[in-house]
Amino acid sequence: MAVTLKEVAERAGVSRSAVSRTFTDGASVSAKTRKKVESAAKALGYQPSLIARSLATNRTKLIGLVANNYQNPVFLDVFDLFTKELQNRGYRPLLVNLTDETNPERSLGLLRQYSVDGVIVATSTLPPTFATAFREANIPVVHTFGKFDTTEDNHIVGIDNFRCGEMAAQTFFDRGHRSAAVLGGPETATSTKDRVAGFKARAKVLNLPIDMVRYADNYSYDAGRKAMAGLINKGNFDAVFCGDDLICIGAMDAARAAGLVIPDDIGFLGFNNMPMAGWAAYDLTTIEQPTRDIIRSSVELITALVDNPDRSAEIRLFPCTIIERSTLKSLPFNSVAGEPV
Amino acid sequence: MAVTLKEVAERAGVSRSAVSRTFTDGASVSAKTRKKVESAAKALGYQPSLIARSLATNRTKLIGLVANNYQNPVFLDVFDLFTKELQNRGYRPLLVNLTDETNPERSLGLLRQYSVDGVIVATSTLPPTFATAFREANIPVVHTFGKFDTTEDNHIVGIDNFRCGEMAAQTFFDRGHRSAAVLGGPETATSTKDRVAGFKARAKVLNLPIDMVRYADNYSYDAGRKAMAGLINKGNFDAVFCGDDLICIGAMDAARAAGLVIPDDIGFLGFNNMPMAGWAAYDLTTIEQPTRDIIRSSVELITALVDNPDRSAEIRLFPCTIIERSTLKSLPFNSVAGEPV
DNA sequence: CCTTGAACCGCAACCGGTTGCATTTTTGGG
DNA sequence: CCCAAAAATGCAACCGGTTGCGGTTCAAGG
Repeated sequence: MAVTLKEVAERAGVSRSAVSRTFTDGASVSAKTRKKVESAAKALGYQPSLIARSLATNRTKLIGLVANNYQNPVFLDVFDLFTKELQNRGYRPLLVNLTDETNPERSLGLLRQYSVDGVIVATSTLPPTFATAFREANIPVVHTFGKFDTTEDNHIVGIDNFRCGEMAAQTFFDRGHRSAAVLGGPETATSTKDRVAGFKARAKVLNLPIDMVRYADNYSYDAGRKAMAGLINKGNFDAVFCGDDLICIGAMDAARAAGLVIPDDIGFLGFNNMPMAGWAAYDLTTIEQPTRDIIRSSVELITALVDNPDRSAEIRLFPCTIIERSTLKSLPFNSVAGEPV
Repeated sequence: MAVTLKEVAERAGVSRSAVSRTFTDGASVSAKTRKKVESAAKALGYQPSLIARSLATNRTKLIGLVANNYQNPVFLDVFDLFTKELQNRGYRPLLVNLTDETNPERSLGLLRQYSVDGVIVATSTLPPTFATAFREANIPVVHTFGKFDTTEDNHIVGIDNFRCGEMAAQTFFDRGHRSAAVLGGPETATSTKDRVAGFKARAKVLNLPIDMVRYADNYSYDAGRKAMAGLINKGNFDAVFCGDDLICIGAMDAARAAGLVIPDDIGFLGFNNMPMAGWAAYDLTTIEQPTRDIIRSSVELITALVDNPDRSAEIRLFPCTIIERSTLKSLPFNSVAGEPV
């Protein structure tokens, strides 16, 4: 059906090798035959088959992208950028949807069948086991949004969640909130654990009491709303640190439904700075992680690893920043951000 | 690196063909050799290479998924379901991100290189040219969310946008709104054109004046907000039909910022029924298209086409429904929905 | 014009599977 | 127990490329 090397070779009156070489750069072909081949190829509409090529070269130019959270709006950015960046570098993404799966075997199998050149595991809710499984199968892998863990030999690109938790506690304190609740994402996610740990650590230093720690079942409006409904009137706190903007927005609606005024009765701090956080009805103060930079860096790293699989495990951490909006009390004008008042 | 057929064959003491046959179903192998092969394969951790297989069978089990709107939340559902459904049927999705591209050549090239078995073009903002290009290259293709057009020979799965436009006008009328504006999605999208046309047609029948038609640049909150800001006080209308929930939510915020009360001063009707439409702060009445069914159907169709490429062009249309919330005036209790009062 | 080295080219083997065909083995009926 | 048909097996060619190697062509220098 499709035009092959052989047909082009015949039409151009050269050997198959010659055709192959004009299509692989760095190979030695004279200007004359190159021209002959190219015009023959054009005439026939020839395009080399990457499948066949990869059989010979052992390179598929395919990068596996495994994710398990297809419902979270931040993943729009993730998919958009991953595909674009890979495309720009001559790679193509092969998606694996791991929603509701817990063991690495299946995804490993799926991707090995296609001999992907590398894998990006993009999630904060999967254990390092996944990345490790790929590594042990000799497939280069980077764990994006993963827990950085100097005991595992995996490449990690993401943020310091512990640090973000600290930042949240400090921010509450600076803004004059005096007791806090945490409404984390799924309890098993490493990102949740680290943020909560960081929050607690800094809160202790600041003498900021933490009245409640709850976990939402997943990153969703409904989960946040429900969890918050269960928190109201159950404790004594004037600010909530949420695991995610969606959860936070749900929580805000629960608070409002209970007649609470934001931020005077209760403050909210989200995470991720999704577009919705900026919507007028919520105007959510939130912590932003530089998703786009993280992804660009991940793609850069995985492609580098494909060419040089033996690089030693690298951890790339990006800074998070507070996006000031209106769901926390405003800074007293004579205090300094970051310094206890 | 990876274990090959040959090694398994040697260890099992059989021919390569025997091994191949135990891994292709429907082939004739005795129970005895099958057992030998299977245990050898297990011992070595063998997995057939789909790349090599596809070279011989001319089937890659890869389906291209081309999309150009990675910023729209409905695409979370799209990606989630496409990947899952394909996975379940033994196919794998190869993504192409067409954001900012307008001609089909590049995506065709990208996917032909990998000899995908079929392609799903999932967008309402690309012309039929794309689907046609694939068809002419003899690659089975279904255009999901595409314009149904009986003059083109493409397979289409989606909705009747004209009908949806009519439904919107009828709904406005039924709810007692007496003059309307349209705030469509991108003007060039076929879906926009059809909905506007349907809306106008039905409005004419009902004698519902349409005071304004505007188009947002893209499906986003900001675009909706800006467009709406430009509409306020410029005309005389008491309800707005938006091209998308995001646009609509942006428009609502613009209206509220101008001091208008929803739905008494102005009503809003969205499109898509995204999760955010249900958020308490917006509680948006909207038209839902059965995205999940559309996608399931698309996957089913494309896989059927792979096995039988000569099926004649099929158009599969799904019904849309109004999701009642609170952004339109409520139905007078003695009138009947769908019937002019 | 001859020599020499570099650039170019084609042959043939190979990547890891599949499959038609001929051959061998098995099965079952008489 | 024999024989024919059916089932299982192996051989070898093929899918569409790449690439090491040896031979040929070419340009430059003597």
